Amino acid sequence: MASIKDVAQKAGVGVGTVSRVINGSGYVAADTRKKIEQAISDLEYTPNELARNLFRNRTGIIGVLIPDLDHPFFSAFTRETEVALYKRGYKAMICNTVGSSNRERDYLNMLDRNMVDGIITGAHTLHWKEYVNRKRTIVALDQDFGPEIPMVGSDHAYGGKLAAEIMLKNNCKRVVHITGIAPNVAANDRHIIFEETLKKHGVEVLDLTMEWNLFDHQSYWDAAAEALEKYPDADGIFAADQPALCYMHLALKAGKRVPEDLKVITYDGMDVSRICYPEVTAICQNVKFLAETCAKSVINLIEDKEPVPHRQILSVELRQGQSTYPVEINDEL
Amino acid sequence: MASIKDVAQKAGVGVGTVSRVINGSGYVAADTRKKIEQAISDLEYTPNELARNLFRNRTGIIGVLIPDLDHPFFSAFTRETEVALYKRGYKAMICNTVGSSNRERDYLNMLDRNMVDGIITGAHTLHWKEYVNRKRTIVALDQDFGPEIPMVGSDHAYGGKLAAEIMLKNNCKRVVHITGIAPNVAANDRHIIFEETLKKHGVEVLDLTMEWNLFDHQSYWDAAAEALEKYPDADGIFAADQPALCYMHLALKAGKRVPEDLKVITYDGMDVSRICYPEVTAICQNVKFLAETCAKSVINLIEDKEPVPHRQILSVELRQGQSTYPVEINDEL
DNA sequence: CTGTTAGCGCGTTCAG
DNA sequence: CTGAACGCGCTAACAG
Repeated sequence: MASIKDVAQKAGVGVGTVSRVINGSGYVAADTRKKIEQAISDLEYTPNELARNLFRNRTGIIGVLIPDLDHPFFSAFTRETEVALYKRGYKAMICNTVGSSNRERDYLNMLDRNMVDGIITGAHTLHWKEYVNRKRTIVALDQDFGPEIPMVGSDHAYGGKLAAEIMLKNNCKRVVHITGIAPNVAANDRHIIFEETLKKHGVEVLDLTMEWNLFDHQSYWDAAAEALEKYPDADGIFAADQPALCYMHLALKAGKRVPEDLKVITYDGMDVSRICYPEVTAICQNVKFLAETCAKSVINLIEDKEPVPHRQILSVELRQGQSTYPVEINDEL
Repeated sequence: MASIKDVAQKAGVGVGTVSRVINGSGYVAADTRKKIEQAISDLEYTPNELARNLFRNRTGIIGVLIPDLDHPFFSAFTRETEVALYKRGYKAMICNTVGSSNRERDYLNMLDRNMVDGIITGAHTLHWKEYVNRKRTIVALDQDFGPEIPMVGSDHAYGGKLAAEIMLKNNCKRVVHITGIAPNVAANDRHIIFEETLKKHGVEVLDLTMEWNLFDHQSYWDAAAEALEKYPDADGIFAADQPALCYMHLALKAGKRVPEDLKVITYDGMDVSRICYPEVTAICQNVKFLAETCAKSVINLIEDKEPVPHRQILSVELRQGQSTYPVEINDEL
């Protein structure tokens, strides 16, 4: 491991001068530069980032905290986040909290230990208070951690309303609704509006709450099976991609026809919701835009360039598939 | 940001002593310790990891390079890798190479710049030669980069044989086979054996090669549509989860029945292959074991504890679904 | 048992 | 235009 000192020695100059050519800072005579560049390539010198980090007190790493990478929404989000960060010269360190508050806290602590310059968090096992009282370089996905911490999220309220409108126009009368997100998460808005709108129009909503923080596949199957057994005569289902698709799978297996006997609307609209047959109607979050907004925001916080709004809410989009009959949306409800 | 010096000053001792209590190294009198601990908590002191990193010349970070996080196999792999690394005190920095050799090279360079202590790579845009001539702290997933770099992979040859055996016992005569992995990847073994075995028994194999490095969803649909159009009378399909499921989707849409008219076997066997209806028969890789093996190996390389085998090949497992008729496997082909 | 000191490798003054 | 010297925060060796 050649160091800057070796380069200086080999080129017969001082370390300061070498530093200057590496960073392109300050003036340096053309032939001195030549000599140094030669020495650098001879020694295959690469600057030690660790020393730079110490000096600058920054690492260029952003921690990305999510409940579980093996979940289509979060893996897509993480992917897009990494791309967005990379474009701006940052790298992503990831943490699956997998429901463990210790892991979440552990990664959060890296902020204080200067291991990461900032954090984007979509995890929610910790109480929000643990997030405040820190350097303010945290951006929350879909969660309100109070006025200190900017949040980025989707317009879930509108998403819930859209889903309700389609159920209504498809003449559903008894609709299963699987919920199961952490208590203080913005995504809950969709549940509230969805139920409210349907009930207002005399539609029965059959609720099933999944334990939150369960992101493993089996729990989706369990929830779906329970719902199917509990409400065998339901004519509609609204849930996140995975529980909804599990439900559809079991319903098809039980001989129900989609959309004739059962209307299915899923939330998130990831790839998995297109690949199943029939393709389902979905309320889609704009994952890429969410990720870019998070990345941009946390970097603005770090570099203190542009101010970051406290709430940034992005639109959701309806994708009509074959699991409901096509309807015209006019937002008149 | 309080530093160790502040703590020493506040406690009225030298920095060395503070360092000793923080690291639990060497002797320190009980009451001196008390004073120091008090000062630490008063100042809310946390050691600056950057300085430690510089001293130790290590970061505790492992780079995880994969083609695309938004792919069920790789997101599951990355998830398990992060968990396995964390358990051993390491953190994961991720890189989607998204088919760009520049990005791959960029992250690879972090090894030289000491930003990461080691690398696990499942990416394959770079020529293998770029991987050699480096510190030997690289582990390759499913790729042979020569004798210098240990590899971890699945027994794809057996996987291909299993798939062929099922096709044969299901009396298939014309089987579509979608391939499309990078040239030097071990996963290709399955393709070779699959075709070989079928042809030996007089079954026609209808090949379709996808451009490798395409991990976006659309390319799966395109490949599936092309195959369906080109070989409308095929009675079997073998491909990775996603292209196979796209194919099944389109076939169902076109009125084919599964498994009556079409047998489907997918490779990888991720969650997505269970959620579609009917559940498909799949050759499953043991993602968790793969990840743990990679994590353990790269750490052994770094810490130079146990020797790391050059090739570690893990078993694949058959999961029979409803997309083929159940068969008894006896490995007699 | 404890304080002092010399690096770790680099970037930046600040005189020359 | 350039070299020497200092400091980033911490650890380990070494006297006391």
